[in-house]
Amino acid sequence: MGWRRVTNDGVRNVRIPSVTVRRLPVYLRALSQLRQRGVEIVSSAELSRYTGYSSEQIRKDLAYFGAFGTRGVGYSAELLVQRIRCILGLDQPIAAAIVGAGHLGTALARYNIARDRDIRVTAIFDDDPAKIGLSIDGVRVYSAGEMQDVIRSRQIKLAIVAVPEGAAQRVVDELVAAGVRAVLNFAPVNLSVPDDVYVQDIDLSLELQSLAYYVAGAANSGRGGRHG
Amino acid sequence: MGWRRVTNDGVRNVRIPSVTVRRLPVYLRALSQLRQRGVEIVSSAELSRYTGYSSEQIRKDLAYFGAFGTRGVGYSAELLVQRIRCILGLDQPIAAAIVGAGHLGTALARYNIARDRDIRVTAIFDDDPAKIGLSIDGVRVYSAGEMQDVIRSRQIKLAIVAVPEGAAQRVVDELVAAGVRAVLNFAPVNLSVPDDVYVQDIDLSLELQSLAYYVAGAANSGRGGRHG
DNA sequence: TCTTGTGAAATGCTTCACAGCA
DNA sequence: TGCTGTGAAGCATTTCACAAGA
Repeated sequence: MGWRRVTNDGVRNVRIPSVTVRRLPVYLRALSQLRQRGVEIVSSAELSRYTGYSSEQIRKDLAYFGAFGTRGVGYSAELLVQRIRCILGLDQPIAAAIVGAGHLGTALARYNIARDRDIRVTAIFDDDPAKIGLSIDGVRVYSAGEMQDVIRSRQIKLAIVAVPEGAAQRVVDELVAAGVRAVLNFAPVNLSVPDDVYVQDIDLSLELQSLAYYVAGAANSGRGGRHG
Repeated sequence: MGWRRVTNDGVRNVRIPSVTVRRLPVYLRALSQLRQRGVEIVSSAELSRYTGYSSEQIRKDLAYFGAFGTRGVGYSAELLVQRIRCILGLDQPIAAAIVGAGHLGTALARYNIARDRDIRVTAIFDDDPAKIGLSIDGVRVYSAGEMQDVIRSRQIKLAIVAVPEGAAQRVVDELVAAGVRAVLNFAPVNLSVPDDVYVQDIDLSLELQSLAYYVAGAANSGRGGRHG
């Protein structure tokens, strides 16, 4: 499925499976926990325990970007964090926008702002006049009409779409026109975007419905539940 | 990765890829849209247009459960909806619980209740005394102490975990002890559960961080953004 | 001796290509 | 003729097994 050439950090020139990219933040979190406990050198076996991924897989994922471990010893936790943050582009702050200040959009704003230091939500957009001008945890809600200007002037490249399904495609078209490159989409629709824009869908209804399958088939040989 | 034997609806006795299970709700949604437009017979090509999946893939997914199309014609939309709903266990109502009545839990409660007829949230749990006894869109918030009793007595098998990371493992242990079989987990931790319990993680920080990769690598040959 | 890094094998999933049937 | 259903082929990803090296 998804691939991407590594040119970013110049280590190699191979294509990276998208599944690997999706695991990198998991490693980052495990490393941060380990470092808080004073760990400085970490093995792939230790990371495996923290993440649930196999040690071989972890080594293979990391090796895509170069050899930054020491044989017989392990990885420097600090170096590894630096490298992964660099690979993901988290070494410089990223501005994001949320479109839709309903229940979900508001919850996401508060949630994100509390958690993420690297990715900051700096603007929220909504078309409800009653909400425009409000501040959600210090971030201002702008009108839909201001969206393109604000996105462009702040060079926001990452957007979270939490609008009703009927509005989503129009919103995404505007976002893309204003320069957004990656979208986290909560609207239950199949958005169409240019090839060079990346959309990650999170569809809560679909997730719940597929879980129903596993509820019903209780007697079966299902996999234990890690990282579905 | 994940497999599951079909015994549910008795059509066959093959193992179903978990990716197929995750696509079934997408087909359901497309079918519902098509039926609203008066479509009664639908081809895999038409479903492909609505879902973004290839027609071969759709045919293969459906064929896992038996042959319910007609060669040269297509699938009966009504029959297909019935069959998929049955396969997923959505032919009878499913009671779900939300644990955690913070911003996210509350947003999920309102979101779910608005959207999903088959899967109904019938209880919310929280340990904040100020919230206990409240009603969120008509669903009562119970204390953490009542959780196991309520889950057991209502035979709730599906739970949504939206508690802080420090509480998540304890909550899940309790849920599993009370009979929950499938969990949608929003807490940023690697939960451990018995093999016969299914956990689907949705981790907003991780999603955002992996999106950062695609924002940075803007000049590259990324895949177009469907169904990442 | 220990753990990384990595070809090779195995597995899982998708796409191809076409037989089968209305 | 047209569209489903399905083996076979082709990819993508994971796991195995072990050489390399501190």
